Amino acid sequence: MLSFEIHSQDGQPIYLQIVNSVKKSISAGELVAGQKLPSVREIAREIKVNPNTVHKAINLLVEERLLTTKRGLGCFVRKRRPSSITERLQALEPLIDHLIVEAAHHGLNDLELLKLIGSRQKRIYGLKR
Amino acid sequence: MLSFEIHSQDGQPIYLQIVNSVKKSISAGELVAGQKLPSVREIAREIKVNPNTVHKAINLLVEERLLTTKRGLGCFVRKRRPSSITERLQALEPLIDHLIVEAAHHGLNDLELLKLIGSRQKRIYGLKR
Amino acid sequence: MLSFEIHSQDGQPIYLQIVNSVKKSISAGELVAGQKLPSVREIAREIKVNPNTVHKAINLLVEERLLTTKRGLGCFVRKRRPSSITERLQALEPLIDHLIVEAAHHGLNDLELLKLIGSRQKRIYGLKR
Amino acid sequence: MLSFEIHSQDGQPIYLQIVNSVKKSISAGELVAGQKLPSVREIAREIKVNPNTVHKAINLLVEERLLTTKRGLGCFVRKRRPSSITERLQALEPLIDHLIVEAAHHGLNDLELLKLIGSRQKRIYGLKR
DNA sequence: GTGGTCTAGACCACG
DNA sequence: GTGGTCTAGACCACC
Repeated sequence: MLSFEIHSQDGQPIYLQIVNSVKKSISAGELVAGQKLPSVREIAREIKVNPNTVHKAINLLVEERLLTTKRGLGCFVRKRRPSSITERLQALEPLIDHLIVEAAHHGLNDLELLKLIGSRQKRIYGLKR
Repeated sequence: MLSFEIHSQDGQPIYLQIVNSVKKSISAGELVAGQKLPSVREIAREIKVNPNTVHKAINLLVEERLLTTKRGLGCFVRKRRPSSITERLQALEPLIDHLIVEAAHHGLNDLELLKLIGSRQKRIYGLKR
Repeated sequence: MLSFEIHSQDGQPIYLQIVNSVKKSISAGELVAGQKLPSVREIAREIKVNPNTVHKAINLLVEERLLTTKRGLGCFVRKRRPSSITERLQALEPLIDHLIVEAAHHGLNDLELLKLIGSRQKRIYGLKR
Repeated sequence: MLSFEIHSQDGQPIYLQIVNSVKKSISAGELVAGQKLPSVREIAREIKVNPNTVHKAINLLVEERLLTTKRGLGCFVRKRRPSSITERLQALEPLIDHLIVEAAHHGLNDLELLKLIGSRQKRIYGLKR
């Protein structure tokens, strides 16, 4: 079952929270290739936001080639296109660097940060991996 | 010497890039307690942005108690106030979670992510630690 | 033999793809006046779309007077009614203008575009003309 | 001077007409790299559509890397990234094929189509080329 | 001032 | 029923 955690008071815009929520579900295996998502209106009703906001999120995911939409039918999860190593690094490095700086800035040393990340990994993916 | 890397086409607002740049310099030891920053106008000229933007960034850093301003003298780096564990976690968890999801989404498993972070830590702080 | 190439992920709606596919077959001489088309259900099965979609396409072709339907017998290709010069221009100019803009936008000059079109003409109609 | 020709009763959605209009202006040299576009609100006022509609068009152009937006400053034309030959063909062939079929279907032979295109090219770009 | 996000609600196109 | 387009209008973030 698909579930979205949306916090309307989060700084991060709602449509991005939806995007990340879907990404999370896909990488956690809750959504698999070919599977149909709930309709835009359904999602909007469930998380109590405007359908346009959901639509915007889905549009982004379509552009990122994670979903396809078929008019009159709905939205579907695409097969993952494996990303190249270069792409991965380009996408992740800014996040990592920012995190490292923030961590240092809060007084964590390198090892403590790694431990903290490890514990979050377990929390997110549980025993599945 | 202090240097700012500003990418006006980065999604991240310029004033936040300045904030992070200063934080990075502080945690890397390029800026130490008591040291004077260049003036707002100087910085603005150097990185070619509106002085208001620089001002906003510095204001934020003052509010975060990383800098103090002394009228007529300039802006100075404060001594670090160690943050509580709770504060650290609150600040870092969203970043970590987002990173984990993005990494999984690019096909990295947990260990690969940790390795990547480790290598960035070395790159940023070099042999200093 | 008649064949449809349908790409469900094409931006262009399926029913229009069917319409164009039939037009192409007619102007290429694969379908000639008086010839019977496969039934709606057959076509739908072959290209794996909803029969309603096929029906809509055929309706359009009937309205354009390219096909006629005979109750209980099926759908047949009509004799061509030559279109007036005005009609031709009205139909083609938007397509041409769009193509010219797109070509310029991809760095082709006028002559290169004409050459490219020439080569596609040969490719589509081969030596038949 | 920049001018948009928008026909609200055109089948083609307004936001795409705006997109094409901007592309046309760029490839015609009316808009050059670095130049600032009128603000979203200005354009909306001029062509009498909702600012959101203009915004959507500009968003698309940003994604296509033809424009960049700088918050608080406006939208600017980017330097053209020359497209590869493969990309050009991929982008143009569907348009060309469709045009050829439509032309044949209206009774134009290959040469007549080429002549018609030639005359439109002159009309669009005038004596500039 | 600029662009970006979000809402509410209408209407259309598609399958 | 589905998703797509467009409007009107509010509010926010940025420079």
